Amino acid sequence: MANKLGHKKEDLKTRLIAAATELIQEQGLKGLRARDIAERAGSALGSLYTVFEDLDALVLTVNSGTLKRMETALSEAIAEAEAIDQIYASLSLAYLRFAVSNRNLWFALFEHRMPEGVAVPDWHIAEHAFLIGFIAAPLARNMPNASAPDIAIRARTIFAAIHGVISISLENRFVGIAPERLEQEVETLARLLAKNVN
Amino acid sequence: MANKLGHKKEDLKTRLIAAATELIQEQGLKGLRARDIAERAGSALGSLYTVFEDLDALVLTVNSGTLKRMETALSEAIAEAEAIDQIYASLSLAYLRFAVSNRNLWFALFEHRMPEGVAVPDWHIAEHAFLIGFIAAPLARNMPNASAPDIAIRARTIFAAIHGVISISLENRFVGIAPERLEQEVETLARLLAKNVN
DNA sequence: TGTACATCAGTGAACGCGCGTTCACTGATGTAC
DNA sequence: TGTACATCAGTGAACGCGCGTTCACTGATGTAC
Repeated sequence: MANKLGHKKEDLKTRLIAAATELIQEQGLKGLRARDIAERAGSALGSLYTVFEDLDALVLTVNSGTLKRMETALSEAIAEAEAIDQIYASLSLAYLRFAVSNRNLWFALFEHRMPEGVAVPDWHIAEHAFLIGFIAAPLARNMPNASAPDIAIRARTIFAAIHGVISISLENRFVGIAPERLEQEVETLARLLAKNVN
Repeated sequence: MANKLGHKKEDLKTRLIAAATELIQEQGLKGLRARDIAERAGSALGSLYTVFEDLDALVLTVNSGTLKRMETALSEAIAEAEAIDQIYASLSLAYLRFAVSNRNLWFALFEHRMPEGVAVPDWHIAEHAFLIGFIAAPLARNMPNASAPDIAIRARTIFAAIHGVISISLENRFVGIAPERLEQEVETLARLLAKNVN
């Protein structure tokens, strides 16, 4: 019996990634343990280290998957060419909804730190670029005279503002507000940010 | 020799708080160790536990101090009664400057989590209220017909947007931008948020 | 002023536990003949 | 088809380390006489 827990004979790596993804979403990144991942994947503890360099490498892989799913969700939200305020409203709401329904995986994107002195690999940093890209594209259309760095900076500010509103709510650090009200605040802010383009 | 390292005979508690504050600011909350705090305070490891329940209690005390200093910095920034856009610009820049020059202490305010299942004490949650209060006060003046909860929610959104822009920069998660440019972005956003009051 | 004893703030070596990582081993699968 | 051997993915008990917390002890200070 190779598959001791009766799992399908999916490749070990796939099973480990799936197990880690589920555990992060269920319990948060902070409580993630190599033992639990191996158990859920139906493999021995040591097998994790035959596939990944270490636990951090597995977490980076999970985060890559989350970013890919987020990119899909956002790109679907703005399928048609629209006015910038509508694009920002749609993007922001899609981002909010993705964050709400993938709460702990979304947190893991921002919580995870490499160990002291180890840099996040470039390929993983590059995976975040689409977030700024989605915002910069309509900006560039509306501000044809702005330089590329100026557009990138402004897009970054817009992303950070929306992200800030969403994360302060999902963190429950301050008093919570109703989900519909949060959507309303986010959409209002998105439209305000779009309006200021000039 | 009670004071084995020649430190002044300040009260043990004061020395422990000062040591923890310095260590957090120098090395970040994540690397904070009870041993290092005791060593810097010139006391034995065990003495920490004669003054504080546990390490988390000491961290909460440090965070209280940081919040008090932040409150002072912000209230000084808006000493005179001014128009709301000027108030928001001044508040935001003061917040940014405080965050920059107290980087790791400021991060600790948001990074620190109590252990699984232990709630942050109410007295400490209440200490954050001034942040929203500073923003809500001019809002209430400009929106006399808005309900108190509506004002609180809007103030929270405004705080979160500014906070988001600042924290994304100080985290270095995305490509960094020049300090003056960051000030400019923050001020522009603050004025935009003030303009939308109606 | 001096002696004996009590108190208790402060001490620090040792405990206990969690958990990432290792590595000598195993047993399933493949290869040679 | 059958036997002997080689390979190596996967195993899991054990290692190692970090570090918060404890607790039996100590020595400085206070009190009584």
